[in-house]
Amino acid sequence: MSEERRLEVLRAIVEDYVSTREPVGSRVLTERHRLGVSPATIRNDMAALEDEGYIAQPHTSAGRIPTDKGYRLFVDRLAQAKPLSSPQRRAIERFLSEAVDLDDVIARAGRLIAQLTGQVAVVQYPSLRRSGLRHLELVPVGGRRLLVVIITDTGRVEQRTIDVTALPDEATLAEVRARINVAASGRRLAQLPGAFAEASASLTGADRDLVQAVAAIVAETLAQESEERLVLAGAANLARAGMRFEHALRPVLEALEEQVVLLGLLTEMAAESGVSVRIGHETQLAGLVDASVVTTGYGADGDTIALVGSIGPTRMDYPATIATVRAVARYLSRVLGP
Amino acid sequence: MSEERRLEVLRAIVEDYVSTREPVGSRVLTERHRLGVSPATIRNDMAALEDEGYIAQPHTSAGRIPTDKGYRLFVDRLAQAKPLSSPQRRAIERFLSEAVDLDDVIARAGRLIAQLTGQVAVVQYPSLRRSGLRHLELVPVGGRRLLVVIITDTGRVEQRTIDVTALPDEATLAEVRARINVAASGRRLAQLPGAFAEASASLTGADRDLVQAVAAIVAETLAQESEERLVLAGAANLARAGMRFEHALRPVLEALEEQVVLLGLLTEMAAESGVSVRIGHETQLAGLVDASVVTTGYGADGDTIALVGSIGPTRMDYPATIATVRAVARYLSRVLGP
DNA sequence: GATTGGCACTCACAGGAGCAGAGTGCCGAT
DNA sequence: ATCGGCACTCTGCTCCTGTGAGTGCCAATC
Repeated sequence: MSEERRLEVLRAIVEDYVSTREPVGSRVLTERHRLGVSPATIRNDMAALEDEGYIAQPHTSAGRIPTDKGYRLFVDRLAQAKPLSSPQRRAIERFLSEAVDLDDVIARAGRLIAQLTGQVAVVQYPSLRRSGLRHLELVPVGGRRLLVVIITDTGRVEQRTIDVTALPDEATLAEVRARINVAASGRRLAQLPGAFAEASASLTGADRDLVQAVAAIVAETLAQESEERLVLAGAANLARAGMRFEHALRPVLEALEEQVVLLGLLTEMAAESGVSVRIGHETQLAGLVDASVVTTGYGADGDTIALVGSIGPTRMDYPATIATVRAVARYLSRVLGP
Repeated sequence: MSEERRLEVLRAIVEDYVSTREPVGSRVLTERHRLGVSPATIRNDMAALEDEGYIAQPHTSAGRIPTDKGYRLFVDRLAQAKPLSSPQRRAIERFLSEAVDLDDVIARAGRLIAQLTGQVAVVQYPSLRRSGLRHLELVPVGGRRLLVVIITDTGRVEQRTIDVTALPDEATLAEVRARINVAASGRRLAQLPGAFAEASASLTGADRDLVQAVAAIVAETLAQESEERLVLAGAANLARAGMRFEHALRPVLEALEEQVVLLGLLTEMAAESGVSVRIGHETQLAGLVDASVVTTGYGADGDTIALVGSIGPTRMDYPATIATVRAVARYLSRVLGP
C-alpha cells in the first residue's frame, strides 16, 4: 500500500468532493481518476486515510469527505497553483484603477474577490499604525473645539475633535501646525506620539499644551480597536445553493458581524508571510467551524499594511481562491503604491 | 356585518399573525380577542376581507394571513403607537453619546436599531449635498498633486486629489484657501460650485485656475452616486428562526448588497415626511417582496439630512419598529446637532 | 505483500398509505 | 345579522417498505 497513492487518493477525494459536493465513494473515484487500481484497493487506502484522520464518513453507508486535517494536508502539500487567466488579470487591474478614492479602492477590491471566488470577501483598511503620515490638519470648529484631521500616505483620513481651553489665533495655529508636520514628516503614525513629545519640548505655554493635546488624541486614536476597519462584500454568496451553509447561515453571519473578533483572527494571520489559510476549527471561531479563511497582505513594496481575503466553506476550491486573493492583493498594492 | 368589526378582525389577524407566525383561523381569533361574536360570524367577515384583498389563505384548509394591502391598512389606520420604555430611551441616548466620531455614531445607530428591532438596520450617512461646509483644506502632496479635504458640519470628511500644472507656493495656497473658505462659509455643499464661480471672478491666472479646479472636483464629488453612503447592521438577524426568510435568504441579501438600488428606494422615501413605510411589493425591489422597510429622517432642527431605518419581513411588528426607528432618529439628530 | 473480485451488511432516502387536525363554506334556524 | 352544525378539503406527520450506494472483510491471485 504505497504512501504516494494514498496521497493521490486524498487529492482525488478533495477535488471530487469540492466539485460535486457529494461524499465520494471508491467506485466513482476509480472511474474519474486514473488511479490504476480497483475500488477494493481504494477502499483499503480510504480506511487507512480515515484511521489517520484525513477523511470521514458522514453516515455508515455513504462515501468519504475530507476532514479539516485532510484539507490542511491538501493545501500544504497537494494543491497545485491555478493561475488566473490574463483577461481576468486585466479585468482586476482595470477595475481597481478606476477607483476614485481609498473607500472606493477597498470597496472594489471586495467586490472583485466576492465575484471571482463566489464567496465572501473581507478587506482590511490600511492600518493606521503602519501607515505614514501625509498631513495633519488642525481646524477650529465652533467655540472651543479643534478638529484634528489625520491624512495617511495610503489615503486614509481620520478625524477627531479635541476641546481646548482657549482657541488659539490663526498665527499660533499655523505655527503649531507647521511644527507638528515637520516633526511628523516621514514617520509612521505609531511613532508620532514620541515625535510630538520631542517637538513640544522646545515649546512653552499654550503651544505646548496644544501639541501635547494633539499627541494625546493621536495616541488615543491608534489605541482604539476601531482604528482597524474592515469591509465585507458578497455576503449574499453565503446563501447560494451548494454553499453548505444554507441551513446554518446564522452563526456564519454572526461571526462576520463580530468585526472585533474577525479582526483578531486577521491579525493572527497577518503574522504569517504569503498567503495564509485557516481551515474550519483552525479559525478558533465557533461560527466559522464550517468555514475557511484565506488571506494575504497588501501594501506598497512588499510592506504588509493590511489584509485582503476570502471566506467560504471548508469545502472551497483552495487553489482558485488562493490565486484570486493573491492576484487582487498584488494589484491592490500597485494601485495604492506611489 | 359591521364595518367596524371587520376592521377589528383585520387588526386581530395582523397582531396574531405577527406574534405567532402562523396563519390564524376563526376559532383562535374568538378565543384570543374579545370580539363578542362566534367563529361563524368571524368567518363571514373573513370572507369579506378576503374578497377585498386584505387577507389571503396560504392553503385551502389553513387560516388567513394579511396581504401587503392588509398590512398597509393596518399601518395607516389601525396601528397604535407602542412607545419605548424610558430605560430603553436612556440606553439609546447613552450608547449614541459615547461615540467618538461620525463613523462611530452611524455604526452605533445601526447596532441599536438592529438589536432593538431584531431586524436589519440601515443608516444613511449625512448627505454631502445637504450638509454645510465646515472647512475646506488644500494640502500639497507629492509633486504636482493637491489633496482637497472637505469637512462638513455633520463631521463627514471627504477627500479627492487634483492634478495641477504647477504646485502653488505656500502663500498662494493660503490666499486661495482663505478665499475659498470665506466664499463657502455657511453654505450648503450643493451651493459651493456656484459660490466658487463668484469667488474666482475677481481672480486671475493661476489662482483662478486653482479655484476653478477645486470647484470642479467638489461638483464631481457631489455628482457621484457614491457620495451617498450607507451602512447596514444586523444582517445575521435575517437568518433567525421565524424570520420568514430562512429559505429564501439569497434575494434579500442580494438586494441589501445592491446599495445603489437601495439608495434609490431610500431617496424616494425621504420625500415623505415623518416615518415612511414601504410594504412588500411597494418597495419595487424584487428581492424585497417579502420585506418591509421603515425609515425616517434625522438631522439637526428637523432638517432631514439622511435616513435611518429598519428592514424586516412584511410580517414585522410595525408599531414597535416605527417607534424604535423614530426614537433612534431623534437621538441621532440630537447627537449630531450643535 | 499488495491487489482483486465477491459477498453480506448497513444505512440514508424517496415514495406511498393512512391518519389526525385545523379550518373553511354553506345551510337552516333563531 | 348571527349562530350552531356538518360535510369537505387539504396539509403535515408518521410509519413502512424497497432501493441503491457504499462499506468491510475474506479468500484467491499476481
